[in-house]
This record gives sequence, C-alpha cells and structure tokens, in this order.
Amino acid sequence: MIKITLPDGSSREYEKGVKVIDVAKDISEGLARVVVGAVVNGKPRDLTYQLHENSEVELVKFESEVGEDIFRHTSSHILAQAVKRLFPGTKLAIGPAIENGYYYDFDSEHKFTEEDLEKIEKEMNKIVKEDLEVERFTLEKDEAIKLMEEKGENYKVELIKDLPEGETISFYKQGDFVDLCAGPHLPSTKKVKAVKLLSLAGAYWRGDENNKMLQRIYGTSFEKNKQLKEYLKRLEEAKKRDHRKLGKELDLFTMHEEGPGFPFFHPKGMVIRNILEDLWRKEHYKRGYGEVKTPIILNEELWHKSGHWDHYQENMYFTKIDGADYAIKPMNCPGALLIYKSNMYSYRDFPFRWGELGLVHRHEMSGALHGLMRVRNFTQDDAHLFMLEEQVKDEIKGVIDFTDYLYNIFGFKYRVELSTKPEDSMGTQAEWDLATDSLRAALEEKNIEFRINEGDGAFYGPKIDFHLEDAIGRTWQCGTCQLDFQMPQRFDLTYVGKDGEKHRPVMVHRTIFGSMERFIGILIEHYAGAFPTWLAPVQARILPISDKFNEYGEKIKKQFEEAGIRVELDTRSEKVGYKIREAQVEKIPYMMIVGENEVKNGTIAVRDRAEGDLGEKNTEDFIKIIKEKIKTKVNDSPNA
RNA sequence: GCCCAUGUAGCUCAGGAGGUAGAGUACUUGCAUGGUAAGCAAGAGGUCACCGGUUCAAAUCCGGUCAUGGGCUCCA
Repeated sequence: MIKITLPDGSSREYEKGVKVIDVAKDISEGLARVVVGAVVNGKPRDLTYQLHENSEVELVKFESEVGEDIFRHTSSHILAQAVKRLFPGTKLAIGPAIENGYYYDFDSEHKFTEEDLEKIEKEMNKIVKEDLEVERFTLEKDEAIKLMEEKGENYKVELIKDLPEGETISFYKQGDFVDLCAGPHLPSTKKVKAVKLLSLAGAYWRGDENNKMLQRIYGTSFEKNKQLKEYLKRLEEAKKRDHRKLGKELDLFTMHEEGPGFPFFHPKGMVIRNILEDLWRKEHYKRGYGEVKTPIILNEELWHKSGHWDHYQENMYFTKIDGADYAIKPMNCPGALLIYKSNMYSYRDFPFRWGELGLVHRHEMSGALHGLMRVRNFTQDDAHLFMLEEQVKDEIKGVIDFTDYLYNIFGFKYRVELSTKPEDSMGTQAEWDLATDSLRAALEEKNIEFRINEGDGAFYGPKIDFHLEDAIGRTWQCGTCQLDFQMPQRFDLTYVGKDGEKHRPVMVHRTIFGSMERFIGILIEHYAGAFPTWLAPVQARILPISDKFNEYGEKIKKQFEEAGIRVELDTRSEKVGYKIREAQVEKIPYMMIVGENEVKNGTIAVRDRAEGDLGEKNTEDFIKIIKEKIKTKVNDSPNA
C-alpha cells in the first residue's frame, strides 16, 4: 500500500492495480502537484494528483523495484543530455526505452564513431554522479512549440504539432537539459548506476525510408554493475548459439559470396532437413493432405493474373525462355491454382488439402539478408486448402491445431499475431473484413492469445502468424495461415453446388515451419547445436582406444547401422581423450568407447554428451534405448 | 536499398607510420598405441575480398565495387 501523507495529517492512498514507481515534482504554474510514475495494467503512465495549494508532500513508502521501462527511459534522457553537451549542434529525435535497454536518435553534422561512444558513456556517468533532479513541467501546445523552436529542435516541434489539440504537453528537465516526454521518469539521474552504450546504427526519422537517416545510439543501463555484467555475459552466451556460427562449426550449411542469400546445405545439414521433411509428410498424410509439386519458373502472364506483378514485382526474379517472359516463383499459390483448374469439382469433394514443399525465390534487399533466417531462395512447407465457405472455420482451426502439434514436438513457445489489411492490397474492404473476422473467430474459439498486427497482412488476404524466438530474443515469423478470397476470383475457381450452379471456393494458404531454412536456423539456436538424438546428424560415434580395437569398432558400427542409427567410427590414431573432445565439440549425443575390456566382454562404454560417462553397456540393450528415444522424439539436449 | 563498422591461411585472429606477411587451430607426414575434453615433431597453406588511382614501389594511402556484421526499412 502506498500512501502520501500531507502536513495536515490527511493522506492519500493509491488505487488498486497501480504499482508506484517513483515521484517527480511538478514545477509548473506554482501549483503543488505530485506526479507519480506508475505502472497501470503493465503500461507505464503518469498519474497526477492535485493537492492543496502550498502543501508539502512526503512519500512515506514506495515500491523499491524500479520499473525497467522508466529506468531505461531516464537513461535515454541522460544519453541525450551527454550528446548535447559533447556535440552542441545535435538535434534530438526520439529516445524510448526498449527491451533490455534504450536508444536515442540524433541528427548531427558529426558522424558518431565507436570512440565517441566511449566519450559519451563517460559524460553519462558524470551526469549520473551530478545527481540532477528530474523535474516535470507542462506547457500549452503553442508554448511547447515555441520552446522547442527556440532550442532549434525541429523534430520535437514536428512531434508536438502531431499531438492532439487542447492537451497540455509534458516536459522533463534535468539540469540544463529539457526534453519533450510523456514520462514517467526517475526522480534523479543518480538512480542510474551502470550505464553502457552498445552500438551505433542508422534509423530513418519516423521509421520511413523516404525520411532522413538519423544516427541511433543503442545503450542499456542497470541499477547495479553486477546486473550489467550479467547482461553482457548473457549476450556473449547468446552469440555462441548464433546459427551462422554453429552452422559453420557443425558443418551444416555455408553461405558464399557467389550466391548472397542462397544457402548451401552440407550433408549433415541435409540430414536434419530430410528428417523434418519426413516428419512433415507423415503428419500431413495423417491429416488428409495430398502432396503436389509445381514448377519454379512460370510464364509471366500468370503473375499478372495473380496480382503478383502489381503487388510483388520488386521481389521477383525474371527470365526469358525462347524469347517469352517468365518469372521465377516467389510464392507457390499460382501453381496450386493451375492444378485446381485442371478439373471440375462437386461441393461433395471439399475440402482439398494440398501440401507442397515449394522452392521459392525472392529478391530481398541486400541489407535484409541474415543467415538462414532471411534468404533469397527457400523452401516453404506450403499448403493450399480449398473449401466451402461453411468449412472455413474448421479448416483454420485444423491448421492452428496442426501448427501447435508440430511446434510442441520441439518444445517451442510461440507468439500468435493476426495481421490485417496492408496499404497495398487487392479486394474490397468488405471481403477483408469477412476474412479477418473469420480468422479472429477461429483464434477466439481456440482460446488462443494473439495480438493484432495492423497492416501486415499479405496483399491478397489477412493472416494468422506464428512467431518463434531466436537465441537473442529476436522473433521470426514461421508459420502463417492466410485466408484468401482474391485468388479464387482472379483465377475464376469454381465448383458445382447442390443447386447445379457454379460457386466460388475459399482458399487458405498456410505454412507451419514457414521455410525449411528459417526453421532449421531457429532449431540450431533453440538447441544451441546440440540436437536431440532423433534430429542429430550423427547420433553416435564409436571411439576405439587404439588401432587394435578398430576391428571390434567395425562390428559395433554394423550393429548400429542395421538398427538404423546414424553412427560413425573414428579410426584415427589419436588418443581417446582427443576423440572424445572432438565428438563433444561436434555435439554428438552418444560416444561409444571400445578397448580391451569391451572386446573381452562384448560390450561398449557409453558416454553421453550431457551426462558424461554412463559406464559399460550391453550393445543390444543400448541400441534399443536409442531407438526408443528416436521413436518418441525426446528433446534430450539440456545445455549440452 | 539506406546508416555505421568490418574483410589478412579452411577456421579464430595478430601485424603492417608504403619495401609482397605471422600465431593458434585444422590439414599432410613421421614418431607414439595411449581408457573419458587437446601426445611430440616436421611439412605444406595466403595475388592480405575485387577493380582502379597515387607512387620507383600498395596488403598498407585514396576512390569505387562486392560480401559480411549491427541497425533502419521490408519479409517466411
């Protein structure tokens, strides 16, 4: 319970659901007010309590834990203040708190360098030590504009002009530094203890690529140095999980200058990929899907018809065959549509579910490429479902269940978003509303939490997106389920209804893995390269103690091979410690050491990559244990 | 595509104020046949990303291109 006690003995209690973070004094208009930085329903907010004139305020008690947002936000003001001190001509744009830190965007003649970051960091620490009081004051809109114009802060002026009329505008002041800000903030700069600037980046003003590129400085801060150290250590750990590094180290895939954005899969990478594909096929057949395969290159005319020419051309590759124009497919749907049109259908035939592991090419911007997560050619685990309108909800629910089932096999947590009509789209608002509502209804009936991602739908329809997280918390869209009323119209898809008339089917596009490439990238990071046995490219390696036992090793190898286990035999003339180290670095689930004892007893000495030495085992028994693990797809790689 | 940074042996990285390069590891060979995370030794490996300019001389300085990394924008 938080209470403010006034000199006259009366007190004020805060309402339920409000977590008080800190107080800042309001210095405007001689009014005595206390502004409380609080968290209301998870969102930071200023709560203003108007008190009696001339009354003194004392906060008797407040929550000791400072909301991270507020903490980081004040840090970003300190950053801006430091930059202003060191580079006086700099103009301020925006500087919010973000997850694990904050940034501030600057417009400066001076190009910030890495060395500057160190200088700025020093200055920030100075500001912290100065223990500047953070004061809030408010102005009417015109006064606010005037103040910012005087200071030459044209970006701030632009921000204020966009604020609604009639609202008073709050500023925060610390020492000689004033910034437009909704707050709340810490009461003093001294509350920030461990300041660290992380990186420099470019960012467009207001996130629009037509605007000026500003200089963004990313940083983080903590109450204690120890927390900062822990955070930096976590970042280091995360780097070790980077799929680009592990992919190279584990010999799974490589990227080459000769094909930017076009990944090369190595034999071990293909093992994982093929296992995923096998799993994918098996689960699809179980759920009534058929599999199709459509060409990579199709006549350009088709892409005019589908709308891709108008809405997706920038991302497409083109080629010529016998003088005619062709396009390399960026999506698989037109192929599925042509298959649909090759037949006549009755309403009794629905739904159709056609899966396709479809190789698509998209010309992504060079700066967007990122390991396996963002590439220029990738295989979508696509499917196109054709259905009657009354089947839509059930089909969508089926896709949601299917997605959940597959993600659970890997132990993934995921986030769901509903993406709505983008600016560049086809079809009427009514069609979009209907499609969006159908998706929403399916999600609601499944009781799935989701957020709305305004304007992020495909050009032909809204979509449900499934996002998975990578090693450092970036999330990537993998699964997607898109409802499409457009393609069936454009391609004049029909079926014959009960009434003998032609009707229009509804189409759903969906992926679960998203793309094999991205999904494998996520998997590598998820398991930190230590794949569960069922996915591991090499499941077991036999390590003879010396050359003398290679022959016995061969025998064991055969036994494992016959059981369908991916096994290797290391016959090199190295010491066993060396072989173990290599197998460990390669994150092979099981090592079988064979020497004199094992030959004598007809056994193997098993070592688990995570648990260590498991002792001598009967070969047949151990094979059974591994086979069982593979069958049940146990995710058995904790911190290996 | 835009901003910033980076590009030296298969990998991880030193070095170089202009005079054509070095370590560790990996690789090859020899010795060693060793019981749970690196045995010893020798050898081979590089147009210092690419193209152009300045210079007697460029891996080094300058310009451009390409690629990579972090962001922005865009997306599975």
